[in-house]
Amino acid sequence: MARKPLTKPRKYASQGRSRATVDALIEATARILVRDGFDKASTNRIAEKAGVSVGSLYQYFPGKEALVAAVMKRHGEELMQVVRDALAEAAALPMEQAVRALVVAAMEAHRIDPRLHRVLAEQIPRMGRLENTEVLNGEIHALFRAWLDAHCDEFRPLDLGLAAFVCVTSIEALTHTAVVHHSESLSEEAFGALVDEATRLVVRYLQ
Amino acid sequence: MARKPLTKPRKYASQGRSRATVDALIEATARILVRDGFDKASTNRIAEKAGVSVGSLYQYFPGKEALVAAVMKRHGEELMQVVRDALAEAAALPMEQAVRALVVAAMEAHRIDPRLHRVLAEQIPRMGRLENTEVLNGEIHALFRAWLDAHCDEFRPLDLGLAAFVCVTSIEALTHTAVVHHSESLSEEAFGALVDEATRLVVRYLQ
Amino acid sequence: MARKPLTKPRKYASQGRSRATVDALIEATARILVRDGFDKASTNRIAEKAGVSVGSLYQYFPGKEALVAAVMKRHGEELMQVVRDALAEAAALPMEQAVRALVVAAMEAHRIDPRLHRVLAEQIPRMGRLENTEVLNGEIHALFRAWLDAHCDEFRPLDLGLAAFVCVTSIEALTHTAVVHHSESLSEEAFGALVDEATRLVVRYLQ
Amino acid sequence: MARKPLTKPRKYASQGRSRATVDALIEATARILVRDGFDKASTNRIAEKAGVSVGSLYQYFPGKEALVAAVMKRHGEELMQVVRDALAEAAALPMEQAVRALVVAAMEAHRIDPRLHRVLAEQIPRMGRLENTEVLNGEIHALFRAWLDAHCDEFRPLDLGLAAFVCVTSIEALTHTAVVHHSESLSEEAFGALVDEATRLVVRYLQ
DNA sequence: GATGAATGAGGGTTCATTCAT
DNA sequence: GATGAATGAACCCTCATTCAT
Repeated sequence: MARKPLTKPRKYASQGRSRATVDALIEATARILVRDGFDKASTNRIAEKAGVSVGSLYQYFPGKEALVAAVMKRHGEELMQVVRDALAEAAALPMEQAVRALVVAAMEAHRIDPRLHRVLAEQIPRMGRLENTEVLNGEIHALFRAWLDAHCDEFRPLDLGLAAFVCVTSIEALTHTAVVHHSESLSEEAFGALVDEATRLVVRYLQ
Repeated sequence: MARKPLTKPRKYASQGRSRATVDALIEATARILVRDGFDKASTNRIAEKAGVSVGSLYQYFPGKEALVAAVMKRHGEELMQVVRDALAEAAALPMEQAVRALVVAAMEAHRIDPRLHRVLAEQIPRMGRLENTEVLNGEIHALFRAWLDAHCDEFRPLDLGLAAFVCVTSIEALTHTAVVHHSESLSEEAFGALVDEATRLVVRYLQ
Repeated sequence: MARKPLTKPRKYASQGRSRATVDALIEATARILVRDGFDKASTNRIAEKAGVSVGSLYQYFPGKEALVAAVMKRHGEELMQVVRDALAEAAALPMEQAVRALVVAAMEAHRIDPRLHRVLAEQIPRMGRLENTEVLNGEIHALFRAWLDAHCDEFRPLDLGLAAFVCVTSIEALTHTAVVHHSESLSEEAFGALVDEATRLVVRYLQ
Repeated sequence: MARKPLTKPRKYASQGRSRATVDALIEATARILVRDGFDKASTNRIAEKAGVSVGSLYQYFPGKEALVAAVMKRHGEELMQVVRDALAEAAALPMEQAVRALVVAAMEAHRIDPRLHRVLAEQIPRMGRLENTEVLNGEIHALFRAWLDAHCDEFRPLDLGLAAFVCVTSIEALTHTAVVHHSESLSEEAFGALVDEATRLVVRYLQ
């Protein structure tokens, strides 16, 4: 029996007061993560910022990691919604436009909250197997792979798994790096140019 | 007045014993980082593993961060050597082979010490602007850009900076993800296939 | 003004539901005390195990100590019943058989619930003068003394108080140590032999 | 690998400064144990009373229990010295005087520091197998048994182990209860009378 | 230079108790 | 009466860093 692999909330509070407390805690965690980084996000500080006592924090979360996991989950769901929508639209578009739509979606997903995204991305590896993150990642690969499969007659012969890995990883890296590390130095046009290039990268790779 | 922007060794020890102490400390840090992760790497532990007293540690490094920075620097230099060599060779090769050589070099660079690479990669962001890392990153971009420039007549018209960003970021992401996150599940053949794909990705993008 | 000398139930609940709640709480406390020890017996845990809310717990008991005191009282009453019965019987027996009956009774009293007895015995001192315990102890001494008094013509001249102290303390210690600390390593025969020895100890002392 | 069964000092400090710190900590622990009881003896409080930082406490002891164990060890050694000396003397005395000497020794042992003895006695059971205590207890039984063995021709036929248990347990209980629980209400004469009675109890039992 | 004992702020966590609903 | 969310003082413990020797 592992001593503390707990990254799940203790209660799935759904009634008013509880729910508000939980939300305040998650929100506070996200804010502190953004403002001060993971290391400064102590349970006491989070509780204080949430306007709640430490005791309440521990009533709902078994520790700091669970809070960060909750933030990740929340953020991940927002991300996935963007990505899912984009892939749904992409189904009906001609290939190049479809790819472009995906790239744009990836960019938008990163732009939902770039600072938070960054901190979370950096902490994921340190948090001992976040199933949630892996699930999302897996879902993206699966969705993209399905899209490839549906359009495979438009491409050269592909190893779908490998191609999905190459495309998803590249798009992710390009949009992530641009948004997370160069947001301040890039103009809107530069982002536009990057979308063009990323699209070309993927399209030509698949052809 | 910044409280702790100190990430540089206190002395550029070059005489025998000092140098040995410094090396032992860096080595111990690297080993603990790999074995136990950043959080478990306390200065006392590092000093002990290095066979040195904490006091001595602080004689050569202003703090824990400086030690990690030193490890990063050392690792970064090894990385850069591989990359530099590859780019030097690439200069004389026909384009596709050149790109392949670069991809292989990136893979090799990540494989020098994947566990260490991973820990360092994860810690970089937490360590307030490591000039060193950014310099190396900058050098890679510059080198690649120079290579692009030298071969620009073989490509379509390119924005060199943007193209370098796209290529370097993609190659980095693909090799990093493969080596750091999937080393255990990928066969040699799979790595070979990935090299092929990454090469194709870049070559077709540039044409 | 003493801060927490409260070891008495808040209500002498006698109506059905209340009484059931109180009983459930005492029972839960006893069980947790036995299973997990005093330190793990938190009020929340007790309430939960009793199938009651913490709030209700505090409606009937002013605090944790009061619960333990209630358990002690309940256990003490069971003990005393055994002892009283034995002394009542002993009145009619010839001296040696009477002593033996008392020793056996002491043994049985300790065996009612040895694990609980042990935990309680260990906790008594930490609970600031439990009148109850002292009362019981006093009663035992008084009863025994009365018995001595009634049979004093069969003994050498005695300081009754002192003799009662010596006998009661010795019998208590022998049976307590045997049952509480050596139950697992002693056979039934060994217990029988111990009864013989304790009886001899007391009889010869009194003669 | 048990997580915290550590009741041993971390370092057997013997040089000046360290030794002084360790002593101060043990002394402070003993004093707090006496003044406030086990539950109030927090590591921070002990450190403070010892005029030392918590950090230092943890440099030498892995936790509160180790400190208490150290106090027990120190106290136990004092006790044993008294008991050993008495038994050594007793070897040369006629039986009744020998028993009396032992009873007196037991009394003196309890009187070394009755308040401390009491707290320790109460805490022993809660501290998960204190080898030290059991060893001492075992030594006392062994010594007494050896004495019985050496004088067995003066007694009725005995099961030596059982007889040692009966005698040691009784003497211990009588002296312990008298000293620890009734010190304030008993005069010197009363103690003298008790010694007489305890001696008689044991002597007549053995004859 | 080297040593390592000492420091103490600060982090994680629990639990007896209260009180609005 | 009953509930259980909320509280927060108090605990245990770690570790970067200093400084007398």
